[in-house]
Amino acid sequence: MRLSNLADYAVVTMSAAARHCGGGRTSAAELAAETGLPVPTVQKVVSKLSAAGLLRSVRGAGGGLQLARPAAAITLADIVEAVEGPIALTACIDGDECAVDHTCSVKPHWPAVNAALRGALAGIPLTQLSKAAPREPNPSGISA
Amino acid sequence: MRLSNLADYAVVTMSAAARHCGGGRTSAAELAAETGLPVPTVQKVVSKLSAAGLLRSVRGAGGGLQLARPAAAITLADIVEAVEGPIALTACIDGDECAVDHTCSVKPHWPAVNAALRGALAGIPLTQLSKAAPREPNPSGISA
DNA sequence: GTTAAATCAGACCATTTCGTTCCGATTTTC
DNA sequence: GAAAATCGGAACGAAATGGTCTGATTTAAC
Repeated sequence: MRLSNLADYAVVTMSAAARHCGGGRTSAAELAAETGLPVPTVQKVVSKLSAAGLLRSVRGAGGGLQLARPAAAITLADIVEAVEGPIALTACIDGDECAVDHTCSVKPHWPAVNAALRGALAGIPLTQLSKAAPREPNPSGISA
Repeated sequence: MRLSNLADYAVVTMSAAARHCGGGRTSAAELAAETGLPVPTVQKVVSKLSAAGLLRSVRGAGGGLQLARPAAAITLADIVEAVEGPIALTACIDGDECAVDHTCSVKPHWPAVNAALRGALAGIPLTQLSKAAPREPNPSGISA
């Protein structure tokens, strides 16, 4: 129920990269300096993000990386899926069967839950995360 | 982004226990036989569910356990919270600070995401999971 | 009152996954 | 042509989880 640290770091890294979108290329070392994360960790995150197509990497000296898509077109769901794989609470949905072949009555209900969860994450674009102050003027419905 | 196996087993166990609600007491061994899970695993799950107040255990010979609340009043969120702890995607919300003291711009946005996730799980009561056939007449929007 | 059985509860150990780190391949600039 | 800087992948170590076992407690029966 808690996403991995890598996914968290990926969100932070993408948020930092979004600010450099206008400036052009950025390096992993620079992102590490801005976010305060270890450089190797940022490299690993960048690798996954690049493989997923969210980040475009340019090799060579003076190279760097930049967002492959506009910040508004990248959501939390995209970042999480890039690092964590498909958004599924259980492994039985992801093609892998349960260890026991019991007639799992709850198995058919997971897709709906997964879809609801993914929808919640897909509703937060990257542009929203770049803002310093969040937009939660109506916290009444939020009990967090 | 994927809940632990214990939480999955807890959901299955609670679903099985819900069917025995009318029959009165049930034992962990019986639930294990019905679900196909190992007996010790069910015992561990039952322990956590009892500690959370979702399941009432009766010690001694002829004892057993039964739902502490009506099945309709128990949701997926309750079961997940009983096993996994508070529903929070990041540890920074749960009182623990991030490893780095960077000005995390995404931190203020997690509560809204957590609330949305919890709401999705709270909308699935235990009675719904007991049904053999799920209610997913419109799988078009689900890409799982 | 005593014995016996059945239950849950907690603690221990092995396994897997995740996180971190390091080294190599590739590419551009001077 | 050489050098420098970058990303990409692989290996190691650590932490958390999953599974298992043994023990304490309680009830029922004799």
